[in-house]
Amino acid sequence: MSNKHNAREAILDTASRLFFTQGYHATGLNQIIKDSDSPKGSLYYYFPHGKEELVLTCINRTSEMVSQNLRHYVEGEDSPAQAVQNFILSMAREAEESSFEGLVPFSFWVAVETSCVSNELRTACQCVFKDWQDVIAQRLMKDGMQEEAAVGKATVVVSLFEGALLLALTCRNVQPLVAAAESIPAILA
Amino acid sequence: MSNKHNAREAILDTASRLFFTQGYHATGLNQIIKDSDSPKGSLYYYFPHGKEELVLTCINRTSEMVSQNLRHYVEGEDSPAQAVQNFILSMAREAEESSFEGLVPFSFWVAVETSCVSNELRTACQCVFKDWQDVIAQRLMKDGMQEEAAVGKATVVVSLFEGALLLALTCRNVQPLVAAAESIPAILA
DNA sequence: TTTATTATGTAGACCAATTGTTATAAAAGT
DNA sequence: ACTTTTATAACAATTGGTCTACATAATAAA
Repeated sequence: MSNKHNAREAILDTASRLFFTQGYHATGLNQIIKDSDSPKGSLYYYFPHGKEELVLTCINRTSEMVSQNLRHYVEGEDSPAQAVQNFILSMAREAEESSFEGLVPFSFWVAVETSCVSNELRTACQCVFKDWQDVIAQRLMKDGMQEEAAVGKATVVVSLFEGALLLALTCRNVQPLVAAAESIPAILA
Repeated sequence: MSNKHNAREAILDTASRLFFTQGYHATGLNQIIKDSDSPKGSLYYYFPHGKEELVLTCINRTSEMVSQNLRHYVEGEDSPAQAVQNFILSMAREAEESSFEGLVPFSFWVAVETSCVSNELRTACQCVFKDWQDVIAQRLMKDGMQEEAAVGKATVVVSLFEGALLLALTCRNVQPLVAAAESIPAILA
């Protein structure tokens, strides 16, 4: 699992990175196989349905990473507001360190792009957002918030986070993320 | 100006619609010229630098529309919170009426996509967000808010709005927009 | 007023390059 | 021997872009 090339994993890693930074249509299969040093034969061996199956796998794989990471913050000792703030600020830190090229896999603007490709992809992207919201909503409810309010606030948090990422990536500046983090307490109050 | 075909305007209208719903790379020039009933010769006559010049024109054109529409709401009689709420809810209404295909030109996720294409495009997209924020920040300052706070809150509002659009488009559901509107008073307080 | 001349657009065939995809055969690993 | 994986070559389709021929309209010269 270490020194062997392991084409499948290499392809998935590279494809995820490229899809989530450049976009679905902007990323060609040729670039993926070249960047991952994997042969094209392997790509269609592991993903017989081609590009769409590949991006679907990337999305699902990413979805789990996202849930896990978010849970790490939200299910800790801190208050919900503190936890979400820390999560967003850790993204801002990561963004700066990687010169706005490593926000993968949290900038999910590619969801809208792939939603136009097929219904299967749209459903998968919906689930990602849903999982994300659930983690936050569950925590809010555990703190005594009514379900309806918790779901609403969780949606707002996810929307704000995604939007702030959108602006941060476009402007190459963490300010939107910092401002978003600062406004979290007011939102969750 | 009415019965004559006016290829330039037809191309811009169609291109804007397609770029902002499908994305930059997903929209081919052939589709644009077919949907707008304009010949390819005209496209390169009016936009000699091709696709990039075309999308740049679409973005700038849209930028002005956005500023104008937002100003209409924000510079009215209502309180800032009321104004922004009305603006977002009007988007939600428009989204439902058009079955989530007419959110153009407010869903600006295409900004991240085009930002990868060239620095010129990234700068243009930055300006769009900047204008948008300025309209809100100016209004907040007129109501007595400190500049620093006003700019921060304006950024949050724009981020939240863009993120809510992202979720709404992906889930084909206005709930994120409604939830965003509801949280505006708490954010601007 | 008629005739030339020059812009202004239109129309679409055509191009090289690249897209995603398939087929087939050679290896490698067990 | 047999499955798994790799390595290419070729595929049709489409991409953004170029090119030339053509029509129309405006202006100038006769």
